[in-house]
Amino acid sequence: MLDIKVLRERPEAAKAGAVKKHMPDRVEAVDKALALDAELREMTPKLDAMRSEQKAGGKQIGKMSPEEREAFLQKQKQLKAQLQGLEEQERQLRSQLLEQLSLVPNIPDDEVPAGKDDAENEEVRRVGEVREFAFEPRPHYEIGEAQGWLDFSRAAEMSGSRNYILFGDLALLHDAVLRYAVELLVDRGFTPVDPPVLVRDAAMFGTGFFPGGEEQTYRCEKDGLNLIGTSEVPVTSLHSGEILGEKDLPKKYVARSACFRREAGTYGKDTRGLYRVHQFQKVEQVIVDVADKATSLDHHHSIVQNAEDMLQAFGLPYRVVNVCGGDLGAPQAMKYDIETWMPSRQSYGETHSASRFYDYQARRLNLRYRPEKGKPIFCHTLNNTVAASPRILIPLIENHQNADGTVTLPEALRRFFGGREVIGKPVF
RNA sequence: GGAGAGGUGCCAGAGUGGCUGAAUGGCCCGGUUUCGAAAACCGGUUAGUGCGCAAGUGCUACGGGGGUUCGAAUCCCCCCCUCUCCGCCA
Repeated sequence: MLDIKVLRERPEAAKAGAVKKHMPDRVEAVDKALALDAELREMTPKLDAMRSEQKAGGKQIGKMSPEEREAFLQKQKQLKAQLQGLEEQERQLRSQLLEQLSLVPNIPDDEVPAGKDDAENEEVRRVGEVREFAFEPRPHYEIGEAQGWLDFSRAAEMSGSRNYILFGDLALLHDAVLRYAVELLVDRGFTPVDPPVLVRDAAMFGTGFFPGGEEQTYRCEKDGLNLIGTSEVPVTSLHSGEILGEKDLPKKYVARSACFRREAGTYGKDTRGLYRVHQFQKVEQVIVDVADKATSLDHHHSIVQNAEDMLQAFGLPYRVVNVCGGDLGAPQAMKYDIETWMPSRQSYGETHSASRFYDYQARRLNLRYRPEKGKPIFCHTLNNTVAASPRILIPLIENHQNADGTVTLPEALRRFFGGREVIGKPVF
């Protein structure tokens, strides 16, 4: 959520932000919020004065003679009736204001490129050589099924489309990657977290997924709980409502959790293989930071670097893109995606997503810290994927496949396999 | 799932209709004292928001939301959370 002061001072910037994000329906929320705000600001002093009068009157009443009191009570009752009406109005205005204000997207930074969708994301850098195969490389699902590592048909039978079952060495690889990711971040001073995967609406709202992301979310209506699509939700919400000490910041967390996404509206998109699935495991890095833009930028780059270091350790070619306005979510101010080379797609596919929010989430979460001197202020928040699996298994299998269908493990992962260098049997 | 207890400021903990934005103690900050320190003593110390150059001052908030009342931390209703006992269970 933006500070209402930002809307008052720079309404055009807020509207331009919504336009840049290709959210035309949210542009009007700016004007609506401002109108409600103006109405509230006009009525508040009047209300305050009335309440003040009523309170003062109430205090005198005990000292009055019975006759005086009778007349006075009549007056107070009138005042009260007026007040009740106005207070009801005030309540409505406040909740409407909150509703509109929470629809206003975060303002994208100037460095965010213009564009409609991911096709217009801007490449920042490319790292690693794309391998030239001496044979025709196979897609991961062909290798996986031939090896007995992957079963989509039984998964579909049990759980519907976009589900999968991992077996054997691929199940081990899945776990190895996640463990590697956690260990890497713990080494770098991040606190490991195993968070809830079921959360209340408040956490979804606070991190900016609601309103807007309801269709993407599995919901347990009976309990009013939502299955998280990323542990960003519970981990960023961890200190919601708190006032942290400045010396406790930044808080750096690395969480591993299951993630669930309905993938509504993606019928026919990425239907084969492990790319787009309803359930996956993800290791996520989250930083709760001081409210300083330079620090935010700095930490943003460092969490991108963490992910890059892992990809390099896995010997995977990738590129970093600066996500364009239209591909940015409402809460983000700027986002880098990392896309890893996937031979079966003949392209780089998104494997990581690193966002910075400034205080947009913190404001919704009421997440503050007390600076050395002065009033509490809203924190900045940041997050990035470290590893999302099984998606990351696609480049791992496909880039490191051999002609006979076996897969050579990158050095960094061999320790999880008792030193083995290759997984799978010759199947082709 | 059943029964009960409770949620007050940074922390502990009073407060059961007006004099309480909130006793008392602790933490922290400033000062007095001291060669210095500790102790002691004095003072300050919740957040949000409006007005004001400022000093200051109005309003709101005692888990959240409604209600009763001239007046609510205190009474009523709904929700959330914590704890105890019983039952069930990974």
